[in-house]
Amino acid sequence: MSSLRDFQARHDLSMEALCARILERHAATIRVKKPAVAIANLARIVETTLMLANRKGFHSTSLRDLTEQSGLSMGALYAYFDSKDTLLMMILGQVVGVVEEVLGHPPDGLANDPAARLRWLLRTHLFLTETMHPWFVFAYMEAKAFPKDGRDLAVSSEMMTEGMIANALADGVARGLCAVPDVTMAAALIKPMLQDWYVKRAKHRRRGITPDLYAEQLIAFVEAAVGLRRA
Amino acid sequence: MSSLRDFQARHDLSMEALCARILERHAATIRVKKPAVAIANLARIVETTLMLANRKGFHSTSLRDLTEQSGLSMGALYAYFDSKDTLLMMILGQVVGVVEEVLGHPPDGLANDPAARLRWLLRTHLFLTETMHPWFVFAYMEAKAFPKDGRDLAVSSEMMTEGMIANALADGVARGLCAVPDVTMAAALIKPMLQDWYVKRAKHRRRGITPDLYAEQLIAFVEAAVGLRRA
DNA sequence: AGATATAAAGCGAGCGCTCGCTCGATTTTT
DNA sequence: AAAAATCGAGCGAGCGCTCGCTTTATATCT
Repeated sequence: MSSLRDFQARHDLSMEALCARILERHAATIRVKKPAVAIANLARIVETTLMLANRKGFHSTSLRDLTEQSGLSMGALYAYFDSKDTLLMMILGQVVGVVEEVLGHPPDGLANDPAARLRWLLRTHLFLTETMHPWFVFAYMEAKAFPKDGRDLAVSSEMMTEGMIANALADGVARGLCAVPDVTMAAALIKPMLQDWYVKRAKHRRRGITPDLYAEQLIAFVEAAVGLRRA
Repeated sequence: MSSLRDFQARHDLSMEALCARILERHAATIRVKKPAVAIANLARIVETTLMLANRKGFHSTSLRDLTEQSGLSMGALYAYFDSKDTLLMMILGQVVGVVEEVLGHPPDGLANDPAARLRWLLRTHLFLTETMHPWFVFAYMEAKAFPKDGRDLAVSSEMMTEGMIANALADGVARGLCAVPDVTMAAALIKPMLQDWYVKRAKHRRRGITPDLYAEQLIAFVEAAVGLRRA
């Protein structure tokens, strides 16, 4: 069974790789021409933003805090975004994009094995949020407070992953592998347990729970709940 | 089995009753002498604060917004709290207090019936958060961003309810009613499903899920997960 | 019962300050 | 020397909060 290390070896989710994607997406806004410079500074900006916002909230983080901690000046920051909200949307958009990319393409072998697909979904979601922890905490905590676009994006992303879980369950029911009275409801109950890993990670860490351990226990819990035999 | 209506008949959680308790707790700070006046205005202040803060965040809600929507002047507001943070702590403290009061005293008959006690805990938690929905959303969304006291209070309150769930599970295991590999972990998985009811209530409502329905489905899900036979 | 005195409650302009953001000057790279 | 990138003082708006003043409610005295 795949571990966190395997997952991280398969996907390049380094700050540089993620910021290269942000640069592509927002080329129209970013005024800096040389990609190498732009990516390096975006990395500094995003890293600092995530750190400060996760400590005291994005709204409470001022651009002066950001200049001090990142080492860039006010004017330099505004060569990368045209408003504070745009900075938020850059990060949020990247999170949503990665979720779609990583969770949207399960391995081919799982198409006819809903139980394995469910396990893969849960495990991959946990490993992804573990690897990009500050990004997901940011998206979860800030998405609601900001522009309508952002909220809609976050909601539709959540509905997508929830839908994939519901599909795996429905597939399992259709094949007689498990009995779930309402797959939509079951998926809606499973989602917050996935989110709890990154929202309350400090608590789980304090108890000595690693990502692999959490994955194993969550999968066992869910399989028992939906009446799937253990694999 | 007890319904939401039964729950609301047993506990007076009206805005007036809750604000009377806030007045008691903060008598030292509140400069208004006549309880009737103080309670009525506190109710206006708290109601408005919850509405605005849940719409756009507490930090983004200015005291000018609050004066406009509540009909009270700047000076009048400051007769009820001495800083914006104190206003936050008033609401947060009341939420924590009610949780302790309502969940901390299960009916006597349940002491020797862990399965029934677990059901009672889940159901009561859902009904409580349903009845005081804006209060709980506020506490959940804002607690992290504000003074250390507030965060500690919220964390310890969460640990308390989680502990009560874990106790019921441990009791069930000891009596051979169910098999749970790690009761702390199981309780940690159950808690976010409880919270999801109020954090994502709009989504559940859109799907036609009532509090009673959610309670029933959640209880079934949890009982299957921990291997408890249905009652 | 009406007039007066005192206390309680409410008012809102204005204070000092920080915010997001701009832009002409300056430095660095090509 | 031209182009690209960075700098940071300064702008107006909006923030939490104060305080001298007015209005309303209650107690006291003819």
